[in-house]
Amino acid sequence: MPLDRDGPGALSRNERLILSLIRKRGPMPRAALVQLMDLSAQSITNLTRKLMQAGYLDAGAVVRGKVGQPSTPLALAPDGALFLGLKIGRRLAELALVDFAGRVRVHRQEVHSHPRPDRVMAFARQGLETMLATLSPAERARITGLGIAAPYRLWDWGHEMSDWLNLDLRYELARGLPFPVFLDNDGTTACGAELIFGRNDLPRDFIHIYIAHFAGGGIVLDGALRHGPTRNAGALGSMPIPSVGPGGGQLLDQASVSALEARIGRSLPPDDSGWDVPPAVEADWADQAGRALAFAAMSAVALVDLPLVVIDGAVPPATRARLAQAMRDALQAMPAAGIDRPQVIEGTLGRSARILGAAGLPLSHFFQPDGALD
Amino acid sequence: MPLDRDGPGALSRNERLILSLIRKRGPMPRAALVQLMDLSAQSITNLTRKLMQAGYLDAGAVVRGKVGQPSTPLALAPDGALFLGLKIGRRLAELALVDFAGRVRVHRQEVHSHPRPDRVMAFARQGLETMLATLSPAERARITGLGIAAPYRLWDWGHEMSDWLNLDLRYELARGLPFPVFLDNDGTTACGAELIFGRNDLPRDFIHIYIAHFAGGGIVLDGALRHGPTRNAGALGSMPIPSVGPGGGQLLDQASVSALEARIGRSLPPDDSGWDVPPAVEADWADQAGRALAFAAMSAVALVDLPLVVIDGAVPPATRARLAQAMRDALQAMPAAGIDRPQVIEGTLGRSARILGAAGLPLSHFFQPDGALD
DNA sequence: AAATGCATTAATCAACATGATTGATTTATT
DNA sequence: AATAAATCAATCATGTTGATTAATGCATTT
Repeated sequence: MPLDRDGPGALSRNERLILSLIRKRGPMPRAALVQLMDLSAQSITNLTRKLMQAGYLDAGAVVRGKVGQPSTPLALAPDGALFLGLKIGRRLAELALVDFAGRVRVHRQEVHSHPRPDRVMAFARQGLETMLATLSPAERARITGLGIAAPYRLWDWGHEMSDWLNLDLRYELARGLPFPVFLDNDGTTACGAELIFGRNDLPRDFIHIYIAHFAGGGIVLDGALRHGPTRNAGALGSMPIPSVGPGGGQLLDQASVSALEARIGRSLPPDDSGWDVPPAVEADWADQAGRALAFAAMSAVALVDLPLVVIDGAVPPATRARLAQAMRDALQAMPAAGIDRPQVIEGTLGRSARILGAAGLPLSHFFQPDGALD
Repeated sequence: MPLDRDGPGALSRNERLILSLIRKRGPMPRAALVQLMDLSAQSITNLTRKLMQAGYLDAGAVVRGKVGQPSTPLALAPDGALFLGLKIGRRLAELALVDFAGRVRVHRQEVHSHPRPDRVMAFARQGLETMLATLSPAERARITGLGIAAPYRLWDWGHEMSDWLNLDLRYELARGLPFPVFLDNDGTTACGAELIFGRNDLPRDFIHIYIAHFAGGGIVLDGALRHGPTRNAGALGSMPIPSVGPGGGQLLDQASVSALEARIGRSLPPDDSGWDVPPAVEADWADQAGRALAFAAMSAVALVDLPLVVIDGAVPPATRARLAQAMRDALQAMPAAGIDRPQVIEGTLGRSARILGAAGLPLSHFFQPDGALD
């Protein structure tokens, strides 16, 4: 198993590209890979042989019925690698074990009024211990890393979060763990999850907006998730917005669940079941949020030229649909001289996007091609 | 000479990287290249030998005086390749021949009240013919391409520009020319010029704002100039801006020479000599423009995470400095929760940025590494 | 209806090309 | 003698090409 992207056992760029193509488009025969990648059939033979021997690919049943030699589709081996994800949210801490095919094998969570370092660390440590104990030694050896999804600067949320300031979360959790630990903004992980596990018809360039307690996002350029020099790319919540009506001058003041909670005067539960917002209030909020989101989206289009906005969030599907529609309506009112208005679609992962994306961090590090031509 | 980036005679990625490093940081010995690139000394020996034989590099005088074997710095061979640039502006058409070291060998220009296809085409064709006639056959063979810098959708400027709608500028000029022709937004070429020929201390990520009759820009991410799927990245002039005071809701309505001309009620000449704007008017304009630019810059920082804004334009240096300072002041007033305010510096190329960038298009295509690790 | 030939497609074998590597060696200097 | 620059010789990694094998559907012949 790969210990570093360079070390022994590490996969080459083209090997990672093969895996990502099969992950995105499903099982396919070697001949399809020859078409999609710019490689000879011989190279595909060599690369897939190595990937099968390493346990990352399985040969499926041969497909007959067409002219020519029957083809043998290659699929991801679900046990090829295992990934751990930890998500720290405003109300919920989550821990998950995800397999190579993207399925969640184990999931546990804990509700809190607000996240505290000692409680979250204890939840993570105990959860990890329990999960690892249920795995066979062979499975444990297949774990390639732990990814953490957390908002930037937790200590900026308020004085009750100040304990986070002096905690190096990544370092503390990495101590004693036999695999690497990754940390990223939760909005960026949600975007990465859509890129790795989500719908397979996404273009090479898009922004992903994630509406949770706060508003975050991610951006994909030339097929690759952008992190930026300070790993703060996709900080859509911090985008400046003309402030009309209640709320301040940044996106998260207008387009977030916390803005909605401010309108109804109480907090909403961390799942869809207790989402009881008066329709009129939700509609007003969606209108305001949609205008703010449309403004941010047009800025993004002008700046980096992209055709699509994906919107998702920790909200019920109906609310997400309402936000998307409000955004489409608001886009029509935006000035667009010199640029094209983007298409708006909904994400597919909803509340699971961030935890899936957390587990996707080690996956991405070891198994995704960087600047993808897919 | 390379006819295509793949064809015979084309340079490999590492060969292009060597040339770009020497272009950016000046002549250096092979040992310095070993340090900067992630290659062995042997590989550098092989690659530089090939580049010297191909006429792209010259060995300088050996440097003695230090411990160890003296080093021989390698410099760009000025005659290694020649590039043509054509810039079409609101008041000025320009044509230039630029050598491999970035020096302008020949330059000619023509003023017009507004650009007309037949006049510009005639200027370009006659100019090219004259220039080519003065070159020796060996020099002509070294021309690798023609780059055109023009605003997007010229026909959107007004009804007198409608003739441009049905003209495929690139195709028309390419007919009969024995080298490829490239076309890009003039704001993007100005950014590319700064990247290729400009100051050598630029970071891997920045936006470049270019204030001319209209406002344009370019964006560099991970060391590479971004074009985007519709080649419209860096369309900063189209960014939405909260409209305060006179002007509309996009950046170019507030931060452009045309906005300044609207204030003084007449048009300004295409050179610094006749720039006679009343100081109070210019200060007001710079304040408004600075606020609009600061807004756009903070959007960019939140979206893609970058530390620097370069501002340049077809304006006198003093005016450019005033704009930069107005922008710095306005940035302090922007909300910045969750992100860092970018640094603002002035560009180095001024009015020559766009024509240099035009000639830089073929240079970039054949001689720059794509996703640069520099 | 069964047998045959053949185009078609998938996949591999064997030899080779390219671009890099490593370890030993040469050169010129303080 | 130590140091730094540069090269030589052998080798490795990754991909290529051209020939070859394999398994099938389809059209034609028997």
